Amino acid sequence: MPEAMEERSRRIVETAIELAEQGGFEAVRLRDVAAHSQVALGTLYRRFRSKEELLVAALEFEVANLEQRFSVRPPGGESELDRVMGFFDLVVRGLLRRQNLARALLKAVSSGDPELTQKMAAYHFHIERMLVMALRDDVTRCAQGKLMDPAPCPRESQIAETLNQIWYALLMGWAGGVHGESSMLEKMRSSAQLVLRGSSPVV
Amino acid sequence: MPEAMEERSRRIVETAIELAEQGGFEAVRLRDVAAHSQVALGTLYRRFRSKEELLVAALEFEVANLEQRFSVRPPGGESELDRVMGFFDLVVRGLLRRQNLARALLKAVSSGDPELTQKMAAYHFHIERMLVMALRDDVTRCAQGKLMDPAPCPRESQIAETLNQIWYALLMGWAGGVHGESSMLEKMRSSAQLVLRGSSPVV
DNA sequence: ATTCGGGCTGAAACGTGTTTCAATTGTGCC
DNA sequence: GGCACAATTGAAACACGTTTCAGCCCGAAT
Repeated sequence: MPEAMEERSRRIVETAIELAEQGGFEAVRLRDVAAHSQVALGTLYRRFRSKEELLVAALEFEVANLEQRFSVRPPGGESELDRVMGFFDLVVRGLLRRQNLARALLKAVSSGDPELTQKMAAYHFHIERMLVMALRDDVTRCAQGKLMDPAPCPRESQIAETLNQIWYALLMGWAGGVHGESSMLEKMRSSAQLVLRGSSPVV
Repeated sequence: MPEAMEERSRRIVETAIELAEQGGFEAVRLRDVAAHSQVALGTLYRRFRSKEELLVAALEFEVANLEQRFSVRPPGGESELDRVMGFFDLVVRGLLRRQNLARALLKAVSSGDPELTQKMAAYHFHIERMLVMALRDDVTRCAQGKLMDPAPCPRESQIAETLNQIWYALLMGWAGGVHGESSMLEKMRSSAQLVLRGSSPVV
């Protein structure tokens, strides 16, 4: 996260992202990261407790980017399903642009490290916030002003959480090569349809 | 899977399971596994290409166990939701008995190794098969005889796939300490409710 | 200006997954 | 028995995440 991040740490994270873009998770060799960032290995470890933590910091950076793009041009659409899928389309476009990076970040996320629990929770929170916004239509969005305070109702929370769970599983499948991006989006659409039909539709 | 597995490989997998039960993923040191199984390290690597592959073999073993328990006493219940949750209760009981092992296997699964794609697909297939069976009530089950050929209809497939996705994400959250087992089951119930309401209910 | 303390550096060392290889063993075939 | 061939062994080596540590630098307090 650039805003509150010290120069040295930012350089480290940026280097990690660079290397991950080029060669994925394994290409992020911490010796290389340190050398590229002009810091000693010990310094890197003073800031980031592990390779995973470093890459999760990179993930936070990228999620902030996504939120930026999302808020600038939120996906439109007639139905909840359309808008939600618009969001996932947006994400997938980002993934495809930098597949190596995406897979590297996913691998870091799924390391199961209990130290990263908080950051994972924060990540899910951000995704769910965007999903709640996608659920609401433009009218609602404007009615609440530019800076919309989500204050999601229980139904919105529940749906966003469920969609996020499904999305996470599909991402993992994609990262492991179980399915390609188009199949991933199709599956997401089917599941979202199911979930949205299960909620009392607003329309 | 014991049936078609050679003696030496079985010993290796069993040792891996033992060590994982005691100390989790990191405790499965391949040198130790080899020593305990009375084979050379090279032999272990001839049979299993990586630590992850070894642990995924262990997972197959455990899933076979689960399927056994499932088919002996399939979870009953009035509604689809009850039966599906009965299945997840069954799984969670198994997880809690051996948490270290469970987390180790989940970590192996989520390594994102493309070499393991097939085995992952097979794993999901098994879980979905059990979910389809849980969706059907006892009457349907008996009507089709003991050895029930799932031949799931599209609705069943879709629901099972979606539930499996949600379950997978929740498992990962549990493994990382995002939520405990009771909260995991609660979340699973809420999501399952949503999904099942979205499908044309049979009742 | 001196001292203190914390962070930084450079380099070495450790642990473990993974690879390699020459020597040995076992097994089916003549 | 003797041979060919593949699997196994034991041990060493490699790669990389992680730790450690002694010495250095620099800003703050005295």
